Amino acid sequence: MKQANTSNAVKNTKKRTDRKEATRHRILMAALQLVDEGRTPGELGLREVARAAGMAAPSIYNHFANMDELGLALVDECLSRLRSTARTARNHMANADLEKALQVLLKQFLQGINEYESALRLLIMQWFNPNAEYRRTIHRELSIMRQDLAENMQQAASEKGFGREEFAVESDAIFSLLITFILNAIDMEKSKREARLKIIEKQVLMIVFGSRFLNANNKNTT
Amino acid sequence: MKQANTSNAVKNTKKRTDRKEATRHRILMAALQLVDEGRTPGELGLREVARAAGMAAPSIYNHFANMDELGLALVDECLSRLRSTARTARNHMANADLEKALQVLLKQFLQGINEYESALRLLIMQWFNPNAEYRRTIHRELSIMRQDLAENMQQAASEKGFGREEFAVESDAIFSLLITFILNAIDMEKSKREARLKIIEKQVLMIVFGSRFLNANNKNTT
DNA sequence: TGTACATCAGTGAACGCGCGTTCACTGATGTAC
DNA sequence: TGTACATCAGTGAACGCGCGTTCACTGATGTAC
Repeated sequence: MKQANTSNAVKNTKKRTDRKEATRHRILMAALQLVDEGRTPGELGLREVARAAGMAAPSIYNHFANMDELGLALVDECLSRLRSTARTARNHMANADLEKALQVLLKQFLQGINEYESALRLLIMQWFNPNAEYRRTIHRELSIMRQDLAENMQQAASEKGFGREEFAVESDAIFSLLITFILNAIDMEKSKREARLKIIEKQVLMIVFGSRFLNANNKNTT
Repeated sequence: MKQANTSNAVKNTKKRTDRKEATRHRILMAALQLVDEGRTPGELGLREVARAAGMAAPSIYNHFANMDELGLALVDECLSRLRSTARTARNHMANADLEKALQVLLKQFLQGINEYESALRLLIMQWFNPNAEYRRTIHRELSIMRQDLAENMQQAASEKGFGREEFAVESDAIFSLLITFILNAIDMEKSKREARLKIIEKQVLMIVFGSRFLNANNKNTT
């Protein structure tokens, strides 16, 4: 029965580590909840998080070596949420005519912002955390998202029969517009956001047409 | 001799308030110096600033009601520095052909960033300070700068014989590019900044040409 | 001008507070035989 | 299966620390007459 014993042992061990993992998750969720209720990431204290998670303060140390590790885990959590929604959104691209597609895309973008507002608030406020590790993590992720956007545009364009042009610069500009939109949106009533989005829409079009114009000109001169 | 006495009194009083003002300024300079040396605005403690300014900690309270007031005064100081350089830079606009003018302008922009790096670091890190007062102040100033840029472009364009088009949307887009450039530049070696600036240059051109294209199209359809 | 008084920038010592973290301990859960 | 032992998530109490701020006081500077 050694076999059975071992499998039992494995199963039981899994139960314990599972519970531990669940508790860790509960801590993170409690912290996010606090941010959602208006607390600032930098204001989150060990005890406050522990209380919100329904446990004694020192218990946190069974899951995170120190507060910075908790903070970084929170950032990771937020980033992965955004990542997953960004991934699903990309599939809706590349239909209909440009302006219509853009409208739909930006609308989804705004929905995403409204839905993940607290995650975004957290990321923005940690973007320039004194601890450089935060900055690096967020910076890295931003680069990835930037690149993703470029690839998506590249792909969408090639499906429509456009050539192998450089989309990096163009999509990078659009990305900048989206970033500043988010920065501005954070302290903005939701109704104002829609109006602001209309402006972004025009600006994206400017970039798209301007990019075509420049590319065409370059071809002529070379 | 009442006359003389009074004028003396005024003169002497002025001396005292002058010294006070000077001390206040010394405190702010000491704090900025610390930021320049790599400290984070949020890390600046009362005692640390006092020590750097060469005075006892409680003396600070003769000049600022509390730490937030000091922090906000620092933000104001940084903002007014940027404002004044932005004002002088604007006079150099509106010469030569577009692309040349843009190159010169962006070069100045980069110089400004390198020169006022610590002020920018401070402002960025306070942009999303938990205390909303900081956010409001910086937001307000950003709006003013945005509008300034729009007016400058408007003026430059009208001098070149362009019409009364809407420059708000276009300049707003350019402003967004500049903002994200600054955000990215903060954690970037100076050599990389120049390369990045080249990209911004192209992107600004995209916006300019794209804007012309859209405006022309609108005229045709209306 | 000289004197008596008021102002007030600056100080040293002390305050309470909440922070992150450590520690010895508990008790339920898992492991070995 | 039962028993003896090991692990380890969770706890209550306590730690030192540095923070912003208060307070009574000093002494130079300014004011009034």
